Amino acid sequence: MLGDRLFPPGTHAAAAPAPQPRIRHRVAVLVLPTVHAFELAVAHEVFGLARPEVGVEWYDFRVCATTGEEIDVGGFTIRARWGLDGLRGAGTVVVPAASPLDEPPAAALAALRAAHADGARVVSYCSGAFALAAANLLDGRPATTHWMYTETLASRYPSIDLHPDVLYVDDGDILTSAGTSAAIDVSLHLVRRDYGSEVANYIARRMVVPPHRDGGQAQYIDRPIPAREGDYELAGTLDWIAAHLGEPLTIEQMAGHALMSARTFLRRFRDATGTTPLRWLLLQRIRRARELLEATDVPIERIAAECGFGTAANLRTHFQRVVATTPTAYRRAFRAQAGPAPVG
DNA sequence: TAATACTACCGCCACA
DNA sequence: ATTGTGGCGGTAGTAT
Repeated sequence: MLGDRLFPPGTHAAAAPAPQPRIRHRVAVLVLPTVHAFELAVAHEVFGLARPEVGVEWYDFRVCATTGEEIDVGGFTIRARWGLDGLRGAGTVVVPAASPLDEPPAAALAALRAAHADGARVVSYCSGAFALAAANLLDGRPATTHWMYTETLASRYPSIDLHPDVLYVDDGDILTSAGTSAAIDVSLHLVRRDYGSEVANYIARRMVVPPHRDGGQAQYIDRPIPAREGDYELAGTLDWIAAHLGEPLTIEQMAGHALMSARTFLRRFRDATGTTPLRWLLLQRIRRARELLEATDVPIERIAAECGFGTAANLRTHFQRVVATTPTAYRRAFRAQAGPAPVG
């Protein structure tokens, strides 16, 4: 079931330090005839570029199409090096956006189903969700897509549990994402699942993507920072909060820093981030805890204190709820997968 | 595990 | 008239 995944799906992260075959994790992109160039490029940027400086064995990246012919993407053409057989052995199959009007070729849908049955996790960007739905991979599953397409997708495939308001949905072996930038977010989310926060943050920095954008919840990631004006007003305060995670923070203090009343701060915070201060703060603290668990041998007790949880019991409660495992199991599973932490 | 005390959140509304 | 603010109080959530 795990195939050659380097890291098991989110909710099962605690289980299965199963013996891993030493195959490079293969990411195959399924290029449909009406593929959108940008999303295809996102997959290439995150998974396809050589990253020797990261110091881990990077992905084996393949671009696979139903045809060996040139595909016109508007002003220029692409030709995939692989056919559908390139999906074989993939740990991850990415389906970038394509026109939702065209039914994908039957062969492509069959290849998608086969890959999934073979244990690959399947990821869609934007309208790529239509291909997953057409392959019956989304039946009864939580999923999302670009907001322009949610109604169409819902009416065409009523059994999908659609979540229009999230950046992306991680349902373990099926991941779907919303608009263009969410494709980047879900991709970095996968990198973190595979290689840990440090590597994912590094890639994000290289791509100059804001670091706030991955939430870190096991199942649903609400939009942490949408691109809306007004972001900048709170940005300074968000940074300040992130820099003081270890201290107990109240709404009054945060509002004070933002020079607002608590009531207004609450409202503005929700407008800007789509969530509440405490929830956001909690996710930042969990994120910091994960980094420390992955990269250091600092005892749980001290991680709890440094991340603002106070006691280890408190950290465990929240960690369990958000990451769906215990801190110790997380550290153990991560070390088993990733080997000793890099120095620095 | 239960009880307690505290805080966050948000609808409502008066007011700028 | 429209829009944003912030105090109040009930409920839900969190900490010990």
